[in-house]
Amino acid sequence: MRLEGGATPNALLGLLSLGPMSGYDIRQLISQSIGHFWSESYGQIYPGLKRLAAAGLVAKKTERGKGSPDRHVYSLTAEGREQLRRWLKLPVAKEVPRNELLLKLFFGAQVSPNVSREHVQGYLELHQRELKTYEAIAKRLRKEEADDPQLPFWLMTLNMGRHRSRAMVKWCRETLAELEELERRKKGGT
Amino acid sequence: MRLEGGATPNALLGLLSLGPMSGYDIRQLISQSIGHFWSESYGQIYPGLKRLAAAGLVAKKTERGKGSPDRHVYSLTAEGREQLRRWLKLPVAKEVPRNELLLKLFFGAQVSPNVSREHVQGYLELHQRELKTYEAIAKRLRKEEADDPQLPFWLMTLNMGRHRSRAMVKWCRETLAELEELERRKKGGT
DNA sequence: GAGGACATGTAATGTGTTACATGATTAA
DNA sequence: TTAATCATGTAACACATTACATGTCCTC
Repeated sequence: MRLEGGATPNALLGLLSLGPMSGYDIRQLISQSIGHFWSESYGQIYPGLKRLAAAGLVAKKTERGKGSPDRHVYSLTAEGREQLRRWLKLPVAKEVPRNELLLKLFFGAQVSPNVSREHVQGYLELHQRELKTYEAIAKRLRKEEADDPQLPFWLMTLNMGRHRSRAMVKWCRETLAELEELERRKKGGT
Repeated sequence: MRLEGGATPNALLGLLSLGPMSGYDIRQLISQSIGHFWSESYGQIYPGLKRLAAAGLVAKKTERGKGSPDRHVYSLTAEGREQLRRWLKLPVAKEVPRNELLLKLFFGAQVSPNVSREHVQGYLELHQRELKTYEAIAKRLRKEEADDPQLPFWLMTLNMGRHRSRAMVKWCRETLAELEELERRKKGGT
């Protein structure tokens, strides 16, 4: 794991910049914050924190639990915050495109059009659900985190999700219509 | 490499369904066809073809080159085509969200707003370029592949790119305006 | 007493890129 | 003669998920 340039360790530093946390906390927080555009598994989080601690970028404190297992709480050190800032300034790495729906759709002529139709239908429903989630999160954030100077940035990321999902819903509807037309032509023979 | 469910080997089968090809050809073809939503490196392609051949899903034929190295041309077998169809019918695997731009933007309060501004500006230009590429490809396809029964599916994938990039351009412009406003407030002190 | 949340972590496995090695041909 | 394109392939490494192991507390 490259500590300087890799997104994963720096994502951990970023989350710890919001406050001290355990590996378990981080996993929970991800699903409530950056979950719609980023994810990490325990297999990345626990060894990642260990390495960050060894490099002096985070500090570890053990809270003895009575009965329940010990909590290992990590917090950002000054060097850790510096490293996070350095990484934030680096150009964004270009993303490797990987969209399995489009891959299947591209080869859609190999199977019945209603196979593709079902895939697109599933994608439509996914993005309709996401739109609702975004609205709910935005509403909650504007109430509960109204004073946080980070709020504008959080809303920007949500706003991208909204734009993207709206576009996807529109595309799905267009594409469903086209697929139904293809099906009709195939059956009708016209 | 799971041959049945993995997207990578099935992407290879899909490309070979367009006609017999070598590993090198596949790499070239990807950049001209599914490149905007899928990619494979040689390190995946060559060993992948080997495994598909061992499983009887593709057939290998060696063309002796005079001077230049031998070409290993692979073609889809009947079982290969069957496997491809089976995979196409399987539900689309949910994608792991990973957007480094949003990750950096989420933690944007840690650095000057113009750091985020530059990232978003780069993203804007990227999608503007992609929009032009999509238009060019769509135009070419409608001319050169007018008779191909696969054309409607190819245009659908391009159309998604168009919808997505248009949405991204719109979001980038909104976000740039907000970031400039944040910068002004910071400097002006209001 | 069954199941879920809390809590940490490792090992096995899967997935993917990059750098390297080789060497001929062709165009600037 | 320098670089690019054609062409194949491997090895090393980087990155990531999943299943497993462990054990308590609390609720139904």
